[in-house]
Amino acid sequence: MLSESEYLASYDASRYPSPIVTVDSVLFTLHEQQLCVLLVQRANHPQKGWWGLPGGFIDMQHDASTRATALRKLQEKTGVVPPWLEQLETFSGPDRDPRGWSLTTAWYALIAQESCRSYSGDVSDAAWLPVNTVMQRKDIAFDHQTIITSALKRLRQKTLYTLLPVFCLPERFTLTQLQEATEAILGRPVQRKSLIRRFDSSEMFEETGESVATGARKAKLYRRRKEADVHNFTRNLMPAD
Amino acid sequence: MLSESEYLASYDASRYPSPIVTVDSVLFTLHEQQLCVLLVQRANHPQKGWWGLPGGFIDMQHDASTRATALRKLQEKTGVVPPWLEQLETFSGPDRDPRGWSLTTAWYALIAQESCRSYSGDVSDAAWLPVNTVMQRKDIAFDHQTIITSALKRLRQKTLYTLLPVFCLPERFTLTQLQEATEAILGRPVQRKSLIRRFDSSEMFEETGESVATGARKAKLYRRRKEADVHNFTRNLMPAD
DNA sequence: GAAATAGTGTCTTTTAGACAGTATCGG
DNA sequence: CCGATACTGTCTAAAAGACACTATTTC
Repeated sequence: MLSESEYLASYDASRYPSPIVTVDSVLFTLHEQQLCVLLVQRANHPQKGWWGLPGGFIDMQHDASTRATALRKLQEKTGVVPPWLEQLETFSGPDRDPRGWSLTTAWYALIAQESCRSYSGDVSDAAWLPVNTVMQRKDIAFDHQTIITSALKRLRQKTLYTLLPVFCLPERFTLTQLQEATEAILGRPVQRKSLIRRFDSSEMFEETGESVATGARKAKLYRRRKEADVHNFTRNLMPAD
Repeated sequence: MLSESEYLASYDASRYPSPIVTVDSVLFTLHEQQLCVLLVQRANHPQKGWWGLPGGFIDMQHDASTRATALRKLQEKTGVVPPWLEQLETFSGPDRDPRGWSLTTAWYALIAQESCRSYSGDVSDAAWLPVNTVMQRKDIAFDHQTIITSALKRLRQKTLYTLLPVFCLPERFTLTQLQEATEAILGRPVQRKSLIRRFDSSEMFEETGESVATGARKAKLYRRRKEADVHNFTRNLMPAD
């Protein structure tokens, strides 16, 4: 009869067959009112040359969790850490990767286009593709189209009861920018008044004191309060579709 | 330069180190108005003798996904498939399992106590423990307490905008049973009227035509309509806490 | 002052909360 | 008919939708 410590001393994980484990992220941003996703042209087999989500294998020496893996991979591609990163879902099965039974823990993230513009320029293998064009393409690796669809669905759902779109905006932003981000994500107009009511009651933001001119009356600039958590509203915007 | 097929022919997943991958499920049921979780006394190392969630390794020969693994393991313990099973979250890290860097895709499920009573009796290593007592215990394996807490949070949140508690009820049930299930999950009373309004508007249910006496006026029995999807309401029950 | 964008006021609509009232059953 | 449980009616409250209105800016 082995003791726990004897058992652990003799345990060798590599003796057991294991699925191929990866971590992938769907990083969203806004590019001229268009919701875009970061995709990377695959440098290696399998599906070399096709577009895939930024991600890869867990570095068990350095990653404290799959969140760390996701952040590391995103930082490699964009140079910065996104202000919002949330676990999406784990996709698995024998056929989603030609190498065999595989499993990927997918995350989704939001970032301001400005935060990573400089960096993403010099990595020629990465590109921001508009979400709606991604769905038509035939050169998306593995089941990444499914993952993107799932991420978009989650982002849209969550946009109905949070102010998540702010994470697509620069540090200082106007209400109009928030409205535009929300509309780009949902794909339909929202009532500005409703947005403002939520904005005020969320207590997530503060005025910077500055304002910017965008052609006519100046708009106030706001920023996220550092301590503030994301507020969950108890009803959805626009229940009817 | 390898072609894709040459690459795949020479690829051997077992050469690469991989985390320990498991699938675990939090199966909820109601036992005399109490929300309970199925736990299994661990027969093997590590943490032999401690209580853990029903789960285990993926059988890559037979499981088409981690959902299949979860269902297989639940069926082993209860003899039936739960009417609700949804992916919760994937937990990972170097320290959650003493054998090394590990990852578990956690699911949560709901079932009627009646559906598995006969079976769970003969497996002496499995037990239904009331959720609130589980939190106090010191003999819960790995991070399973964290997983249960997360599942409970999700179940409660979802109970605010769906009628998920019906999946804890037998095939035919009364509105009072639904109310009691909802209250057991949320841990506070709900307005029966609000529940009935949602029940009717969800179009998820149909009358069986029967009714049962529980001491006074007979209550109508309902059942889930087979085709009906779970309805998502656009506002939460009881926003204030 | 006209045009344009920013922001407010306020009425309507929807749906939950509260709770009184009615219905149906066993005794 | 009494008590108990099941169910309904209906008023109130909270927050979103709609949209007219005012404010500020540039020209």
